[in-house]
Amino acid sequence: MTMDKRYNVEETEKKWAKKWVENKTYEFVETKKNYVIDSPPPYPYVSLHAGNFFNFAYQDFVARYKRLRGFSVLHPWGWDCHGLPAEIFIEKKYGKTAEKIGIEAFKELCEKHILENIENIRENQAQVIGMSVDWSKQYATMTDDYKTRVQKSFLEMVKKKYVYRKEAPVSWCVSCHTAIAEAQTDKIERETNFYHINLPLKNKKGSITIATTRPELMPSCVAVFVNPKDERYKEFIGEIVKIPFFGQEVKIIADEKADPEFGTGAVYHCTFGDKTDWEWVVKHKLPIIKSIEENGKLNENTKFLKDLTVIQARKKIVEKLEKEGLLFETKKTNQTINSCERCKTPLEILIKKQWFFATTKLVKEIAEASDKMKWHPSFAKQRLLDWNNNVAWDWVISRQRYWATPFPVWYCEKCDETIFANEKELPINPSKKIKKCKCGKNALPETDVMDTWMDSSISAHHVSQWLSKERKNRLSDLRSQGEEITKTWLFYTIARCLAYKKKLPFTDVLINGMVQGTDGKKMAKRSTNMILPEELFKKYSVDAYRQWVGKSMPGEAWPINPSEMEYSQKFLTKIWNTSRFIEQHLKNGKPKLDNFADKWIMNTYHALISKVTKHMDSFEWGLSLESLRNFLWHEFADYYLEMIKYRIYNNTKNSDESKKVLKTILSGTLRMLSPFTPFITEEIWNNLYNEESIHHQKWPKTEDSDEKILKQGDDLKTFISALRTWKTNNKLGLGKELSNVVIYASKKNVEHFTDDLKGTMRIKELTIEEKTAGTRINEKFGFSVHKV
RNA sequence: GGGCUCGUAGUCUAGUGGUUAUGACGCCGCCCUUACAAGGCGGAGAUCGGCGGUUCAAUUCCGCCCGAGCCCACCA
Repeated sequence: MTMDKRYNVEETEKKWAKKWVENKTYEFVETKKNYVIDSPPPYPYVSLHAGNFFNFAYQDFVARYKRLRGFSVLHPWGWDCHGLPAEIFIEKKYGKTAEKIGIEAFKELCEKHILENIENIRENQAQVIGMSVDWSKQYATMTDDYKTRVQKSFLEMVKKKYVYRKEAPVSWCVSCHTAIAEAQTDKIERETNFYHINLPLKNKKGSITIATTRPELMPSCVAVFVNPKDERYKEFIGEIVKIPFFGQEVKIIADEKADPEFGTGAVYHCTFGDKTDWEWVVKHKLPIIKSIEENGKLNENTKFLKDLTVIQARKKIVEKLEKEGLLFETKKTNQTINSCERCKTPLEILIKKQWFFATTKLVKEIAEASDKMKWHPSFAKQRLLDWNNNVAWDWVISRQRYWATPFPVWYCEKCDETIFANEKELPINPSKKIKKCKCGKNALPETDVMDTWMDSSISAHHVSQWLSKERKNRLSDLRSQGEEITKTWLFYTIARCLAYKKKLPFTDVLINGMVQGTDGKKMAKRSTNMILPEELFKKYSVDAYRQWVGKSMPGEAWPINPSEMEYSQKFLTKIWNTSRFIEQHLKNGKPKLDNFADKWIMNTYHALISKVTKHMDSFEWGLSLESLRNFLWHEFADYYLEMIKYRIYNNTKNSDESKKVLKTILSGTLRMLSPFTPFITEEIWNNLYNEESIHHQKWPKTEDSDEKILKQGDDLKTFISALRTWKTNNKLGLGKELSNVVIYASKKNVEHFTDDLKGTMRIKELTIEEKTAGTRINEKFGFSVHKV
């Protein structure tokens, strides 16, 4: 087959994306040398975003590289189906909620939508970018086998006491009606009123002025705190305050955490304003007075505020305080509050019975595990450790929602006994099965469901099922993910696998940075810097997009760069044309290296293999791709091809050897490029070598390169460059013949390449003189053109 | 406020304790040389963020400062 004059990008990329799937090119066949990738299962209810594609390219670089290095690569694909974001999406799209149409009907709707969308995303997005995935190893977290695995691990961890249920403060979204994990909270900054309120002392005259943004929590006040070093309040410590309207008598307590600089320096402590409040409850053994209910309204403890929302209650109590003359001052202040990541409603802290995963118990183990892993880049580890060391509360794993994996649990309506499902019953929806307690009474199903991260944090365990035997110390080899989910997916996975299996989930962690817009800011859906990857595939090509990703380094923020993609696109043309040239001069066999140019380029090529191999092994994409491109374009094409044309066109001495060199180097370079640009390399391979897929070939072997020859090659290039400059300055075409040229150099430095220089620069007669004269090039060399 | 990363021609970027600091885009000039004008060749363009320190020698190592990005904490 003769290669077309132009590379038809669109057609070729479409063709191979389809063929690879049809031919099962990336099928996993287990051998002794397996490489397992724990890849991030994307959300299948919406289209993939720029961050997904960036990460996909990262995984795929590794998968393809390891395959060439002789590993059987298990590169599966998962879909992370459950969760609140999915519910919100479905509610909006179909205008139906679980409350309106019933939980089961709503779940069916979710499942139907997701099934349809999975097909769509796989064909139109995932396969388009050429993921080298074994599509028979596809999993979805909503299927029975996955849910079984999640429930089984839950039961196991209950046994091992890593999972427990207790009353504890949780961040609660009154709008989504669910507890929210720390990781799923958002900060919003807003201006609010800072109320300075006088609280009268019980046993003394006078009052203490506290500052609060939450006056409506006054019915829940159980203490007042001041800093022990605060001179203003020294005499108040130990005094009793009588709370207006509600009548509690609370103590004034000294605690370091009360900041003298903030507000009035005196804080009234309520159930619950913030995290410090919980610490104080525990430390000072304070009572709890609930005042806010799940729906966000105040309860009977709040007397005249009952049934009001937080906002309404605040207004009412402020009015009352003003009337009674207890409101000392109202100031504006800027405040950052925790809000629900999805609906932005400010979160309340409530006391609830929830299921918890004991992440705080695992802090040490997680740190030790992270020491056993190789981190790319190394600073990514610090991010995880920072988070690990700062986790204050255990992970709340229950959600008061619907579309998620159910807890396989019932509670006795009488004796409060917890009843767990048998392993054989899994997966189970407790609402669909009646259980009896051993006391004979009925048991009620748990209606809470699991946090979605409970599903995805055992992905490493799930993918390990495709190995005939689970490995001893680790479940998979590589985790490739974005830095933004360090504190969730990465942290939870390590914690879960340690708690459940006492195994490392993986040994290598590859972190990709954030995709930025052309403005250097994080690319966000709602921001104007948003560019869809699909637009880039269309405007440039997938291979160009993948090169843009390939130019990045692990952990680095990476801005969309159109000029980089244009360059990448041109590089594809360069590969294509270089290959077309070689196609005309194909010659098989191992070259015999008599000619200097041949020796030089082969040595350069060997140095390249070593360099690229080293970089690929440490996932340094940018350096690998850079070296490959520079070699192919600026050494191989710009110099070597020009150096040998005179021989292969005239069929002179050694021309066949050069042709063998051409084929050898192109073949190896294509293979090394194939992880980055799988489409064009496959197409050329198919045209030129007509063998099996390039993606089933072997990575080129590293061989020693001779430093001396590389240096001599530089000298030859120096002469070529100098003569090119001379021709340009004298307005001569580069093809113009020069009849007589003298070069000044010591003979031993140049004699090995004079034939190459003559041929490349079309010099008829070339003489060497030891004495430096004529146009000086550098310390060693000079030249003069005597006759054109 | 804390942590991490980064700062190299107009723009993006490689790299290094020691010759003339890499490559690309853009700009200028020459050339349709039988792979390629989506190209080739050549040229101009950088006090390597600033200030100190270590050193015979710093763009490179250290400290401080300034600027950018991301993450965390910003509370009553």
